[in-house]
Amino acid sequence: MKATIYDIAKEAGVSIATVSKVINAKGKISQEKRSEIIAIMDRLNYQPSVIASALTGKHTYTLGLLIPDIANPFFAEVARAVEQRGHELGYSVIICGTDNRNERIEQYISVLRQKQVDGIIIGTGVGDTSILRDNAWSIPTVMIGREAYAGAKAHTVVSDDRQGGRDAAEHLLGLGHRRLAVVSESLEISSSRERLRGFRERLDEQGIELPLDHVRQCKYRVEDGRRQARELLALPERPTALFCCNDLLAIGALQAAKEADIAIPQELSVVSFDNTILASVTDPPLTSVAQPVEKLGATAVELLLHDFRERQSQPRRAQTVQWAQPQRIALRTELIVRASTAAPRSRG
Amino acid sequence: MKATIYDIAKEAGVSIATVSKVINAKGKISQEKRSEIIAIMDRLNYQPSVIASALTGKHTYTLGLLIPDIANPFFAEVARAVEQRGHELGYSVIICGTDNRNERIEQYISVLRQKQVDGIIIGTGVGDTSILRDNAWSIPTVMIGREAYAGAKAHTVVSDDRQGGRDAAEHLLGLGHRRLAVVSESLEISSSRERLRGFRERLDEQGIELPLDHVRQCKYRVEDGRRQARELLALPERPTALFCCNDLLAIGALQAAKEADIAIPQELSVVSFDNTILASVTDPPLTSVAQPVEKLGATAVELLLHDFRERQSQPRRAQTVQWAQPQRIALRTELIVRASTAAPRSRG
DNA sequence: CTGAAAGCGCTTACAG
DNA sequence: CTGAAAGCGCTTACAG
Repeated sequence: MKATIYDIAKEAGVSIATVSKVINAKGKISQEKRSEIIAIMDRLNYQPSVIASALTGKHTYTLGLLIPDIANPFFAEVARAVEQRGHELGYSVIICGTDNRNERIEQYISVLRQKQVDGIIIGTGVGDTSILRDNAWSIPTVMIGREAYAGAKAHTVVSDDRQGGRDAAEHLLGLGHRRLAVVSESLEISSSRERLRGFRERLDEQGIELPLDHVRQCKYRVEDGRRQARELLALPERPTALFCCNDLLAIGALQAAKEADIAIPQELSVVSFDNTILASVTDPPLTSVAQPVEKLGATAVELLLHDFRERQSQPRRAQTVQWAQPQRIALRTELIVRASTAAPRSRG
Repeated sequence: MKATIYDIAKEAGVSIATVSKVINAKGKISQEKRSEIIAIMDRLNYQPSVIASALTGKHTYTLGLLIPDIANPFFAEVARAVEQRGHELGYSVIICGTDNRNERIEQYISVLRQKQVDGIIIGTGVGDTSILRDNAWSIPTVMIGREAYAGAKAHTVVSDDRQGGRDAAEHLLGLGHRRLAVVSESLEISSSRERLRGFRERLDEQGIELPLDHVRQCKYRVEDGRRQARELLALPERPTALFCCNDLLAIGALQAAKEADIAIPQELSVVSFDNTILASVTDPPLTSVAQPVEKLGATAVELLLHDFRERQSQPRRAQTVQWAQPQRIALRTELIVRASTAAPRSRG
């Protein structure tokens, strides 16, 4: 059987309290005893049970990560970043693929509660905000890539989507484009809204119009992007540039252009968002607004840890849990220019 | 404070044993009491603590998944499949990105042990097999996409890589190719070895030669594939078809061909392996041998669960844990034909 | 059908 | 510097 703290204590001729203290580097233990106990733990290949220690009210050293789809390259990268930083800081992460379905989100949050995770990172859309609002569970939470809902006691880490949208517009305007269109994921998602807002804002400043029917909303898949782009490219006054709110949609646009025999970037420029591995792999490779995924994930984890510390310093059985002031952090994006954008071909 | 089993018991005027029984649907409880207790649990929003119940020797309902890189599309898909099937069956999964580094693998396995996961799924290369061999931890384990090491008490679920290799060869031969080359990940990885073996086997049967210098080994990244392909394409008797052992390498090959101004598929055919989202997104889209990822993941989870059951039926404190007979399951691959392959252009 | 009691492997005041 | 004891929230024989 696996060695327990009792085995170690007996072997060392001390109490389990003493062993516990050396495990946690707490209290004062004579150097002599300490090293002896450590030697014994090594010899017996002792690993303290996280389960037992969690039951005593300590941490589980486990985080929950809710994302719509792990196989979506963007979220896969987010997951990697979170997992990596978590591991560095001693935390494991449980992944939860929600498919953006409310019932799944509820299930997962309930499971995470039962498993007493120390914190939750939410990168998924939450339609019914009440799930989060009545945060009766009081598990530290941070939203990643999405805005927290009004009243939610959660931190937020996002990319500066608005600035990203502005940069995309700036790039296209700089190349000389004037007839622009947008393919976006649902505008109910805060990040999409912000990207569009920034984009439009910059156009406005230049007095360039973005007609309503030049802004298309759809789901996030390649197929959706293709369909919308196809329609946009069939417009009488065909746009010379497309801003797609994520790489998947941009790929759809590339495909639609190919079908219609429209050369990229000569006849159509495409700017994308996210800069996942996909952007570098298409032909031509996509100019894309890069999100600082690495930093996004790391920051989310760090905000959570910060919360834990705040709480630890509070009386154990406090009636009301004091929350750290919810923070909101927006990280700079970066425009990566590749071959899908160029000056518009002068007509005539 | 969160409700505990004591709160429920008190409220219902019964013992905690009774409550425990209704939670676990064990023993006989009068219908009346049962519904009353359930009502109270609902009202108090009671969620049993997985931690506490795990400490009593039950399951943690958590699985560990070791993969080299979550952001690699293939492994992202594996992770999704595992997570999905796990969730259906009531298990959460902790992801561990090992980067194929032995020290990380050891760390992770140690953490998973401390957290008492019910099972481990290993999709990562394990250089030093001793980590697995002295499976002192005796956690049910299944290898996914990799062969178990001799003596390891682990199940195995793989794609039928050899047949996949054969199919790739068959396709190319059928199109009329005779000068073939291979870009593969390290042949120390069992799956790469098998793919190559199947490929070569089929060529042999047709009396077609595959010269040694036409088989290149490298890492798994796009950049690596590009470099190897570049060399192959510079060979005096340039091959008319390339078999790349994964999508990333194939993308590298596409890029190398483009650089060298070699048209695909007219002047060079490329067959890939894995059929991740990447294969459908390149230009031209890649003909690729699809692994049944969904099934792969689901099967891995199911093998694990099967193990749990076997064990449960054993006396609690048995000195030696009886293992279920290690199983090995190979799943059929499927060749997906896209636009990167065609008959070789007749020369002259 | 129901409950009292021991035990899972730890941590944490509290005494000494 | 060290230890006895209570407690974390459950489950499981065992008795009734």
